[in-house]
Amino acid sequence: MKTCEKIVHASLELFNTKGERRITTNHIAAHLGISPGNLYYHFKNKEDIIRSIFSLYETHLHAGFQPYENKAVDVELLVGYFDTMFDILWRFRFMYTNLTYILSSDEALLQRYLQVQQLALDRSSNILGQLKRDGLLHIDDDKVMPLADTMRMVACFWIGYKQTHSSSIAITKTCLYEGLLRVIMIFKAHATPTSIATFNRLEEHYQTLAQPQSCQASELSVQL
Amino acid sequence: MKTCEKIVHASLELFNTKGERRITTNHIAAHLGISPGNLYYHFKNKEDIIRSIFSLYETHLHAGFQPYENKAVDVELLVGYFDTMFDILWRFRFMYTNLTYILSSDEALLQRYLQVQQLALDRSSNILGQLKRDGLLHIDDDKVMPLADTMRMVACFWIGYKQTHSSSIAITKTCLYEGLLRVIMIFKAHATPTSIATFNRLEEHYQTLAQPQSCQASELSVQL
Amino acid sequence: MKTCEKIVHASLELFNTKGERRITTNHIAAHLGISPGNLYYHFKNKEDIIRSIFSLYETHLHAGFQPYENKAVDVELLVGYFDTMFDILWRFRFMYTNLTYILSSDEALLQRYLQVQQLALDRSSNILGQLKRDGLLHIDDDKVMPLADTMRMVACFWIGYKQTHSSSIAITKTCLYEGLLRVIMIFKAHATPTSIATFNRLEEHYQTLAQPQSCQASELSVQL
Amino acid sequence: MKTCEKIVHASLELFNTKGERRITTNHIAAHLGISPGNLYYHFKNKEDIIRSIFSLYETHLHAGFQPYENKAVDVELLVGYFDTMFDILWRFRFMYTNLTYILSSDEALLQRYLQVQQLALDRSSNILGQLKRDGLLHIDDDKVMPLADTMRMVACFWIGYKQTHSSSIAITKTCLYEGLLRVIMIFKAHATPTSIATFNRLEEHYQTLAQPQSCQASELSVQL
DNA sequence: TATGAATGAGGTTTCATTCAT
DNA sequence: CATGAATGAAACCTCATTCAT
Repeated sequence: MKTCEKIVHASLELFNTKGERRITTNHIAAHLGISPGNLYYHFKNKEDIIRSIFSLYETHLHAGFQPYENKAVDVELLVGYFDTMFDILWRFRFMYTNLTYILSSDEALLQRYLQVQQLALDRSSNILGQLKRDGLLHIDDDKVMPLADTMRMVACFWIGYKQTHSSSIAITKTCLYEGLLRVIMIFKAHATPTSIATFNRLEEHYQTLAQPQSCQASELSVQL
Repeated sequence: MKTCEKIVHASLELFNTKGERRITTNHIAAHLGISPGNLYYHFKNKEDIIRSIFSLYETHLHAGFQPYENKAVDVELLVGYFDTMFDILWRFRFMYTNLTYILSSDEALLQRYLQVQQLALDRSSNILGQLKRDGLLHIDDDKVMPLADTMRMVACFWIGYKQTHSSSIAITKTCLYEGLLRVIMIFKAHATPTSIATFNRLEEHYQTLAQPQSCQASELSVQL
Repeated sequence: MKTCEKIVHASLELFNTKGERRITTNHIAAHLGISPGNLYYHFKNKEDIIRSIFSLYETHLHAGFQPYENKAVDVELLVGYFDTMFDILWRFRFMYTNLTYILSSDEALLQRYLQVQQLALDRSSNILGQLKRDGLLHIDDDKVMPLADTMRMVACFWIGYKQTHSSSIAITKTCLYEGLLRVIMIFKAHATPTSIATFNRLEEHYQTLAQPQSCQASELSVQL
Repeated sequence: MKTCEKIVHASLELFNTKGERRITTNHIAAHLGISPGNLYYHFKNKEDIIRSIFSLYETHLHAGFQPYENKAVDVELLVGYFDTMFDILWRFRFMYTNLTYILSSDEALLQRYLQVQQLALDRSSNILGQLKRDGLLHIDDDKVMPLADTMRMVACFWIGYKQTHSSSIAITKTCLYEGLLRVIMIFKAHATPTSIATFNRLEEHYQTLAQPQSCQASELSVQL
């Protein structure tokens, strides 16, 4: 791996485990066994490293959330959607730990964040819209986007929220699954008699995963 | 006003408008035209100032959320509840801008936060429970607390969320009302045929306030 | 007691138990429940307080070491001499903990110290001289004063020396008695066959007192 | 010379001439014409610098006090012993100026000091023991170690003692030789008729060196 | 590419002392 | 006599960043 990539990955790793605030550029260099000068040869500054991590984040988002327009929206698609969400939340959890903090110090990054989030919002709005059209979601037309947005908001801030509940820094996968269950709960409140069973299955699926012991199961394919 | 109080209020003001991170003890002292030594005469350190602000916060919370046990839960009570919430979110918006960040550096503060939030959660759970018993809320028994918790979470993190949407640091009252509307939306999804009209009135009330021009109306008494 | 005296005594107490370095003028004021301003009304500065303590020290020295010229030098006189020494070392132990440090920051104090020490040296030299003339001390004439000086030096620096042996701040009376025994040991090396028994009795006397349990016995009158 | 070493040597120099208390990290940096940040790049803090100086001290001690077990204890050995003592007292005189003060703020340093002093005490006790067995020292068995300890104590605190005698901070080599003479005096009080001549020669040797004009002679080899 | 010493601005904090009341 | 808030110099330390090699 190139030094450049090594820096990005080591930074992500350190940020995720120790928190972005506590990690200085010197820490990163020391962790990799390279000199601070070398780090600054590859990156203009710390912000620049975070931007590179953000590029990685964008790549994951785009790869994970392919357009669904042509597919039918069924449980498997939703599970796929939530699994991708989980994966990204987990991989970049340091960002979600303190989104406001990280974005507030870099205007350019904020713009990129807004763009990528708009995309995600559009896609999830589309899915909700389709569910509504299929009679699977009971909701006013003008509330589709707000619902999608609320679900996104809960997903994005769940990690930060959980961190206001204990002094330990560690974020567990279990804690992330609890967040997904909350998103599903908001979602399910709009279920129709036709779709309630589907929502229940979705919920049960993540309830199983939210058990501490099933952390390792998160990569397994899902059989509903 | 005593210097001690001046420091607390100036700090709150500066934190709210410039962000807690950017304000150092030197800034606060300079802003008040006092020496850094004087500031440290009144407060052990910056943390100590924040703790004093937090005491103010606790006072407001306790004053605002009196027990509701003996009263009937009607729209006015809910409006009162949401108005208090709004007031506190507004007054201490710097905290809500970056709850995770602020609490993560002071274990004692975190404990106080947890305690006060537990109280708030208990009270709102009680209200939701009563609404359910009165046939005004359609929800499983074991979902009452999660719903209350979700509503609280959205309320608490809405400011941070909004800050990931624009580069300006300023938080407007309008933006806060949008947050309340989202909380109400989550709430309303569990309305029964009996209560839907009530929820709608509640929603409309805050929709009016959420218009930018009605910012100044936030202090007016509410006539439903 | 006048505030002025209260300050002197509280300072001495605090210096002895906590160490002069760790005690600020504000500590002293707080300990007495008076304001720092009041303290500075009575004393120009911290140095001034120390000088007042030093006056107390001088008083004790003069009271304790009356001229011995007309008396015979016997064991009781020596015991009286060492007891006074012990008493003063104990009362003003904070000074002896760090003599160099305290005197190096106040030239005037140093001069007073030199004067009072010269007096003490003269008196003890006289005693040693008399012992020599009485055939109780085997020593060259030109070594009388150096011997007296060495004994004084060991007595004065014993406390500081003991403090380089453990991290605890507390100085015990036992530890002081050990110091006296060392002084006696240097002394006794010059005993003559005539006087050796006397020296042994002197030594035994303080060996008894150096037992930890006999701390309280230090005030008892001595029966040889 | 590396910056790291420069800092250690400049600090030792400044401490010796101006006193450790008066020298801050900023002073050291300014003296070397480097930035405070650079100093902190090489050393964690002032304590860390002192610890490095202490390592130098340990090196000197170990190099200077080789085990004497196989050699006969004669005047030359004793002179070598005292010369090494002199050299170390001189090089690290800032430490001896205020041993108590310096050791009291760093527990780890105190431990290292105790260890190295124990070693020194053991070696000098051995020498005294051998002298006694050879009939050159008149002393009780149980007083051998106390004597060695007293000699060490006088040597270690002599500098501090001398500083309570004059306001100038400067310590001269002459003053150190006076200290050695005092140590020898304590030592010599236990001479036997066999050894008295040897002790006298030892004393005369250092009496010559203690003449102010012979300061420069300290490096000359000694011919008895 | 890479090193690692060096920078320097800026933050936190302490404390002897002053001063208006 | 007494208060206690206020001062300000100076200490300590951090860290993103630069620069000569």
